[in-house]
Amino acid sequence: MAVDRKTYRREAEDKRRQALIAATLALVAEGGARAATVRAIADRAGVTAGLIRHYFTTKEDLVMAAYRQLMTGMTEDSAAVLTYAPKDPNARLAAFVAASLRPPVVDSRAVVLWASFLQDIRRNPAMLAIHEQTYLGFRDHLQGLIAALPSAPQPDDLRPMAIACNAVIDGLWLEGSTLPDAFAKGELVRIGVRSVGAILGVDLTYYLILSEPPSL
Amino acid sequence: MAVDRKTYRREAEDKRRQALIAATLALVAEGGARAATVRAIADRAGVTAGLIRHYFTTKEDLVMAAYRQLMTGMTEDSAAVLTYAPKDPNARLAAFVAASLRPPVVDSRAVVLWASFLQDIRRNPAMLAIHEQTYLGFRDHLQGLIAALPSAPQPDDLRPMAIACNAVIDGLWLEGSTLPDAFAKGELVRIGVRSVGAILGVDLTYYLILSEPPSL
DNA sequence: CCAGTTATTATTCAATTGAATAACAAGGCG
DNA sequence: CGCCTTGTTATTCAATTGAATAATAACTGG
Repeated sequence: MAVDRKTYRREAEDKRRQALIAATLALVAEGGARAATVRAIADRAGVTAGLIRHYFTTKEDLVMAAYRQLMTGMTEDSAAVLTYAPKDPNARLAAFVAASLRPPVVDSRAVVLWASFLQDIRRNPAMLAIHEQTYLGFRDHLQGLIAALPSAPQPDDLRPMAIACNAVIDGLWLEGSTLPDAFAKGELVRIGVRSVGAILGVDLTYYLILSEPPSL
Repeated sequence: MAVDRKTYRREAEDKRRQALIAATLALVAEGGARAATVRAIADRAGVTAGLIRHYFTTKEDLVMAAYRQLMTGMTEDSAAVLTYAPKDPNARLAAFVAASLRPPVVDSRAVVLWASFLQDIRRNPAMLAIHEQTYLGFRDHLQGLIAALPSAPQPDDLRPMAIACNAVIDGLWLEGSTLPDAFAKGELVRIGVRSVGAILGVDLTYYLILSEPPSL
């Protein structure tokens, strides 16, 4: 007996992988890791569960691919602002800090995703490597901006100061994302820029205004 | 046919609840949220699965109790140092910051626990309340220490500065816990105390030495 | 020391999960 | 147009999960 089968289209490999990854991220963001079952992912991606195994040898593979995409995307969002940022190193640093403390980087969705994957970091060396690489990449980026300042710190102080500035950004990102209603609009950005400036011994608040996108 | 039944002891309610909570935390810390199944929890606690339902109406209840205990425990660990801290407000603040950036507060186990529960915060209003209460409690504590400084900031600056100092601590806590090998011993404490001092316009590094426990 | 309460165990259930396999059809190539 | 590869669906499987119920033994109070 011929069962009527769902009609379908054969899609390009990239498109299907991307759809499955996007579905995984969406589900994890909405309902935590346990919401991302193979069936739910397939459903969200508009395919059937069996197809996942065709593109990823195991579900863990899919989850790792999703994690990698999430993290690289977040660091790119922060760095993107530098493309149109002014030449002045102070303004560039202020713009970078501000961009890291605004949507889409600050986002309750992103923090849940990040936290969900964090559990796997300790068990899965490949995911730990992604985590380490992303964190150090962001920090090195920040350190580069700091080193370019006219009032750059002593070489010995460069690393600890980059760590400290990174920590302020991370902490504010965390708190703004988990408690969206606890902070006024723009408050995180103001606090972040001011604190980074205080740590580095530069007043960056003036440059913040310069670096604001014109739409605001 | 009489099956031989496991011999057991009737324990006090507090003891059993505590054992179940401890087992839950241990399992989540080791293997993430998915490792904490009712059977695994019961096994770790030395009882059978059915008993969980006798003490907690549902598994979610047990998880919430575990979360509450974890969070209150962590804030207490940070605050405990103040009991024996000197009278000098500068030294007290330095001691508090330092204690928050050392074991047992900085601990890869704790951060995984925290991240695991974070997923439930958005779905479960009761857990969001616990989260909010714990965060604001810690921050208020910090704000009190800042307000007591001889060089206390203007009243209008108190809140943003407490938020900033809290963010530094959180960020360093996060990075130290997720990447234990990325920082030298004592590095996090030094950076944290120095940065908090920079944000507040006080040099706290001198007081750090004063506040160190004598065993170091 | 006996009877009643209840803490605890043992068993069962329906639902869900990740994975494997088998069947099929869409599209490329001749 | 017709074959053949393989992307895709459909079905099945064994394992696990949270929860419910029934059975039993450990204490308690008289």
